[in-house]
Amino acid sequence: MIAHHTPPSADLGEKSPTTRAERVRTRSIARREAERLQLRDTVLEIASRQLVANGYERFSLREVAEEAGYSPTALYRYFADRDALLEEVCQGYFAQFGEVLRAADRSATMPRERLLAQAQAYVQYAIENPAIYKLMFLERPDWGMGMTMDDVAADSGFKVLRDAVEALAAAGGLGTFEVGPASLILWSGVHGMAAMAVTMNLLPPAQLLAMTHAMSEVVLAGFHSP
Amino acid sequence: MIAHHTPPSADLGEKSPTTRAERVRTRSIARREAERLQLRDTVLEIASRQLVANGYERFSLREVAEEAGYSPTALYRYFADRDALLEEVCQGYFAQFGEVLRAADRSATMPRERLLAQAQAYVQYAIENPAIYKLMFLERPDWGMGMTMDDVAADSGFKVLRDAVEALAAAGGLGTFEVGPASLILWSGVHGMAAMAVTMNLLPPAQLLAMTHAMSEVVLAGFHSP
DNA sequence: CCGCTTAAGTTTACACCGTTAACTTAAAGT
DNA sequence: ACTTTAAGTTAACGGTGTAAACTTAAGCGG
Repeated sequence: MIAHHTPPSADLGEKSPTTRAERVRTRSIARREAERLQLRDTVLEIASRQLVANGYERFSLREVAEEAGYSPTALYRYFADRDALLEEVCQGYFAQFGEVLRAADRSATMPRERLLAQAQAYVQYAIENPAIYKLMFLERPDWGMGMTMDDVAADSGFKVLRDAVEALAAAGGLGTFEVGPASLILWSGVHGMAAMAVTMNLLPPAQLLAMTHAMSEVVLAGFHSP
Repeated sequence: MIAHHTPPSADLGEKSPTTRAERVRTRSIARREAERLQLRDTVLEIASRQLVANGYERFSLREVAEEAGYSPTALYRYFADRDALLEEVCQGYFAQFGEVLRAADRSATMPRERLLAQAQAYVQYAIENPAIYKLMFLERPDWGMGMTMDDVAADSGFKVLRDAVEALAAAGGLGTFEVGPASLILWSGVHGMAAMAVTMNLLPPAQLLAMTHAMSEVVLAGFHSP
């Protein structure tokens, strides 16, 4: 579902100054490492599914272990604790979410339309992945996005948004507003809509998206005015 | 801390066609009922404090019982389960929150200023009562506010907001917008800011309130435009 | 005053949860 | 062949919410 990192498997190519036993040994540890990583990934996948199905609160390590066919404590060889496992799942989704936003951004050229597309994609992602959005932005916002810095400045999660807002500013669409505050205002509106979408079902998805569009336009319109 | 309802204690006033034994009997049941309600209220108070201190997730029925001096299961005579207890606590805070918003609304006369004051008070309440706001609007939004209806129409929680927006509309401050969508857009922005305040600490309270003000003005400004 | 009923509260028990420590088992290294 | 090390299991601890059985006390009618 999500491509969890499968990083540098030790390069097994050279052969010249080694004996056969040595080659078999290096391959052996490489194979075991691969198995280890593969198991890690299947556990992450199971955890991912159960997280989507049950949500953060009811997510159970024991249940994951059961589905994976291990005793509960076996997972502790691969993850420090329940939250470490979930955090890793979460990071995968954060990457996916970022990609969705970036794709939406690329779907338009005018700064204004880029922002509208981003807002739409943002809320749509929240609607389609409520458990994930809740976990990422409401329950454990300390994971994934570098949210601990006191300014929204060099934030990776907001970079797409900021870039588009900067483009808008360059085109004179911000009035007297700075890029930072303008970005935060936009995000606040979208986040409010997304939070509403994932925690209560006030409106059906279609209307939710329509409201998101209307809100984005209102905010953008409100930027240039004394 | 919060006035939990202490409703109709059986009226104990009439005396004429009763014997002494009967009078003592009715008073006795009244007294026991009062004791019962009083105990209920102290439990609610303890639960309220622990909720504020620990948040929804770590709120423990057993811990409440311990502080109240009862065995865990004793509370089941007064509340159906953990969530019923918390829901009642929550309702008290919902009333308080509504009163705060109403007070803010009364602090100004112009519709525009009424809305700005409400937004400010809203986010400030969230900042000052993070655990409460989280519970009411993020974790258990199904309690307290009649959020299950598909339209924001006759909603008690939003009534203050809607009234002010209607006043603004009457003063011609909404452009072509309807009252419903405009209210939801405003609330979405404020809710987004509040959610950000209670789940992550991106900005210090003062800046958070400043951003709230700026956002409210942007949205209000954005309302009248083609 | 004496049984009977009923409410309040406690004890016990069950099924979960996350996590630690001790143990087993099998494979790798030397 | 012996030793070390990794993987995994079992047992256990303290915690949670909750249901059922039991105890205790008070109210009530005779």
